[in-house]
Amino acid sequence: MSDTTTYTTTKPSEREQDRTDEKQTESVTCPECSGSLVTDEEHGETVCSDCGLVVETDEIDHGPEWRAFNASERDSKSRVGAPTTQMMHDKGLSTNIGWQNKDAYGKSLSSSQREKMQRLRTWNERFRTRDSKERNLKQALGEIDRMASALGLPENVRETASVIYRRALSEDLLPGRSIEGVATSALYAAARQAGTPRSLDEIATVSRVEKMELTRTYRYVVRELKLEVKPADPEQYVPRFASDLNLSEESSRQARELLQASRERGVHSGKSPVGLAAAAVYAAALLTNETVTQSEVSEVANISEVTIRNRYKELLEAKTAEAN
DNA sequence: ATGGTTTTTACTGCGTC
DNA sequence: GACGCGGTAAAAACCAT
Repeated sequence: MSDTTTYTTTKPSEREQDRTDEKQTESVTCPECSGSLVTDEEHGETVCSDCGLVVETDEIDHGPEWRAFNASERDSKSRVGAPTTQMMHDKGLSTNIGWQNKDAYGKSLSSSQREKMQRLRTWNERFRTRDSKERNLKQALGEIDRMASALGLPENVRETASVIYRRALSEDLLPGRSIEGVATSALYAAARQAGTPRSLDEIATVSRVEKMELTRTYRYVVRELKLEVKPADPEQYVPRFASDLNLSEESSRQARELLQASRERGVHSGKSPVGLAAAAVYAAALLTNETVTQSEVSEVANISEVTIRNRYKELLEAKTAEAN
């Protein structure tokens, strides 16, 4: 990033040198018809443009010699700027104003000139960063949109996610984390706040970010923005699981009842909401005599069968305890 | 880093179709 | 014999400190 500042434009004298070289070869005339000769550099031939006579083959390439063997050669032979890169929003082609108060010939600037340059630097920096943040935001919002629709999340969740992302951006949380990661975290938080939670696993499958990085940046974002994200309510997973398993409305109602009953008894605390929801759905299916296997539930909920077993026992206990 | 808790993995036994 | 279910032990993951 910082090395782009050291590149300067080509010195005028060199450019002229190159051009005069070309002209010299063109001005030679053909020995046969005295038409003008043209060098075909690709094939290394010199050809008459009128009669087609090949005057010279296997010519030495008089093109620029790029190799440099010492510092002064390096200086005189470097002609262009930095290679472009996709990693910067402007491919590294934006204007940079050197920090040295020297002109193109290395002479020091007068104090008034120096002041002028300082002002230019300031403003250039302002525009450049503003611009990059804008692009950053654009990309992130596109990403949020993509993931949200992949997960079937409603409009208001995307809105919230965007707001969270903008806040993260304005609080300078981005440096050091990926745009993707922060965008995904914003979406995850937004989904939970909106009461339509998606599990970390679900989010991770549509995101380009690994789950580990995601949890890290999510924690970070929540902490820095002091977002209030309550633990997800298991009940909110129920309808989705139930419909994925083609269960009746009745059993999904049952499942919610089980969860409410067990919440009173403090079964919820410390347990994964997804696991509880999955177990409740399974238990409810048993109670309404609908056939669902544990492995099916574990499939749609992405939770192990063991966890389902443990939870649903507890849920049923809580239910019977309430009856008494 | 550590310890406590929860979840997962892997394996086993039981009953049923 | 395959399948669904239940249990257990050990490993792994998670979380607060």
